[in-house]
Amino acid sequence: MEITQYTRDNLAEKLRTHGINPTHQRIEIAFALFSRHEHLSADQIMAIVNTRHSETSKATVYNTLNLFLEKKLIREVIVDPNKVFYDPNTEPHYHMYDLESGRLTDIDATDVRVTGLPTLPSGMVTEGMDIVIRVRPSDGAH
Amino acid sequence: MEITQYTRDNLAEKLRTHGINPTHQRIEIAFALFSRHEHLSADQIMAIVNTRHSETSKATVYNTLNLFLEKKLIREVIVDPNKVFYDPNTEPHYHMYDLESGRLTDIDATDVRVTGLPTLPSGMVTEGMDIVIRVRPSDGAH
DNA sequence: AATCCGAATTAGACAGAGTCCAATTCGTAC
DNA sequence: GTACGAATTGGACTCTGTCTAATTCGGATT
Repeated sequence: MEITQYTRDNLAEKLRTHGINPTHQRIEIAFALFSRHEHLSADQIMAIVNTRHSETSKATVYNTLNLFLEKKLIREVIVDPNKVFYDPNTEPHYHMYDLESGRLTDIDATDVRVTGLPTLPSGMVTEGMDIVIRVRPSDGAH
Repeated sequence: MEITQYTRDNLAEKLRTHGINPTHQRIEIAFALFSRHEHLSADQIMAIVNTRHSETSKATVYNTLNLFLEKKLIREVIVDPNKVFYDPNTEPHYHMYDLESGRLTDIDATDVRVTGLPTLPSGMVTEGMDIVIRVRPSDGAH
């Protein structure tokens, strides 16, 4: 975490360094994601952005999130069959997913070691490894 | 893999041992999944089942897959934002996902060791750990 | 073999996430 | 202030999956 306090100004700069033209909407969406250090879904992001100044359409939210993904500004986390979560943390890390509440929390990757994986088929390169630990409140009552 | 050759008869028995009433449709769906050792999506399963004898509705396919999941006859694999894959292999194992082709392959878990994971928050139990290695053909051209 | 009855199946309407497209608006350079 | 490409927009559309009320199935009973 290089930056401790995100402002719209330093986010605009961050977008530029990733080759993204920083428009109002893009800055607002980046601000929603980066100022909270949370995993948000597209509709949550749209809700947050639209309570602030500028109104932003659904199409723009999706366009922007896909652009951010493509430019590796954010990551997507696929754990829920219903929706994708967007993760402003691009440092190596894994996730713990609470099946009951749907809450997703980070697991720092620095201490984690995985051994015994097979070698990749030739002609293939790794894009990344995701680890998701699915948890549930132990109290059987649901 | 206890059974090498699946038949509709031994699948009916397998369903019974999992507490599932083996109806025609359920047997056909189980057969589609278990006779191929593949990861299939709901619509692929529906297509397979409906080229054979009995016609089966979309509702039944989803009802049945969710019943199989609940009774732990199969697993679901969530790697693609668009659809869930159903996995007839319930032995511990992980997955490799080819982002280009969408093909999903198993990684045997017996040799894999993961260390350095944090302890679970108290009051939480693990439902399982998923590891997905996302790969892509190394030839950058897509 | 006719009847009964709960369980299973069905068609089709519906819901929600995400995409697409053609029309408009924005913002920068001149 | 005009021009022009880039970004945004509303809304229709697609696709996966769920829901519901009505029907059908199949095993048990007689």
